[in-house]
Amino acid sequence: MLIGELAERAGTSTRTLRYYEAHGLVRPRRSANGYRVYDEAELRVVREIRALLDVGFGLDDVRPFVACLRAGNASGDVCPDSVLVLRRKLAEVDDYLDRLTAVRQQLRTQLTHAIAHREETCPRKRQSAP
Amino acid sequence: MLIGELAERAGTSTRTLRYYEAHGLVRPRRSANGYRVYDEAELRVVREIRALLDVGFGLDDVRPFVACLRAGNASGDVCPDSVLVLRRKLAEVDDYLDRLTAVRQQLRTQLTHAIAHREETCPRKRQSAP
DNA sequence: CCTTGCCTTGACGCTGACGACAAGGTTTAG
DNA sequence: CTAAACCTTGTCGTCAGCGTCAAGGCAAGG
Repeated sequence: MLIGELAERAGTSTRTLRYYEAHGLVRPRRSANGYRVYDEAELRVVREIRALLDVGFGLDDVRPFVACLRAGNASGDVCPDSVLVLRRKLAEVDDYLDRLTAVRQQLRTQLTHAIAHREETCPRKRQSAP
Repeated sequence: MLIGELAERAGTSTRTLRYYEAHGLVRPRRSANGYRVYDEAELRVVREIRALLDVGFGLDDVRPFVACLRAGNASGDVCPDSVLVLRRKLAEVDDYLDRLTAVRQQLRTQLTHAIAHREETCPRKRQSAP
């Protein structure tokens, strides 16, 4: 399988696959003419990467999952390193949820205040800006 | 008040103030020697900007609040344009909260699964990477 | 005069995950 | 012979909000 086919099957771009390779996440063989050649297993790897990135992981966070898959496991999350990352990410998400919730509360308060003390003086729309 | 003093009083840097000015958020006068001169009101403006950025607003979102303050209002959020932004931001935050909550749920599920099917095969630590 | 400490503009760096080109090699089909 | 459709490496651009020099002007004190 060449890079174009893998890209299409994984629902991504060739640029992306080369980027992953540059960061050590994917390791294709090379054919005689220098083309990248991937085997079927890489498709699952790339899909794992994409799924994790979509969830908000960084490339570094993804590495243990790829290694786990490549070690022959059915899914990438059953290895100790992956579990560590999962725990850490869960904690990060929890933190972020807390902060976002606080922000939401502040926004609601501010909205209430703003509507109560509505428009004392209003700025006029400017027509152009140099 | 010169830029250094304002920066210190607002708890930020001169670079930041020049950046805000470049984006039309702050408008100092100039003294004879070309130095930026700010009056007391700008301190409140800068603090408003900082507060909103901290909450996750972008510079563009902040503009209406600055205009509102500059129009003579006690707080920057009482003008119609500010209220529009507040509503939009609140909606954005709600959206984000939903997605983050979904992600959190997925992480928990994945963790549970991972711990159940623990370590069938484990990748060995690599010692170096070229 | 010289140093210190302000100030000025200008321009590059950073983070992350790529998109978008450029300039060229390879293979296949017509 | 040539066009089409792959592939290669390399480099710059993107978004945001600044940090961090660089090179120099201005004001005041010893």
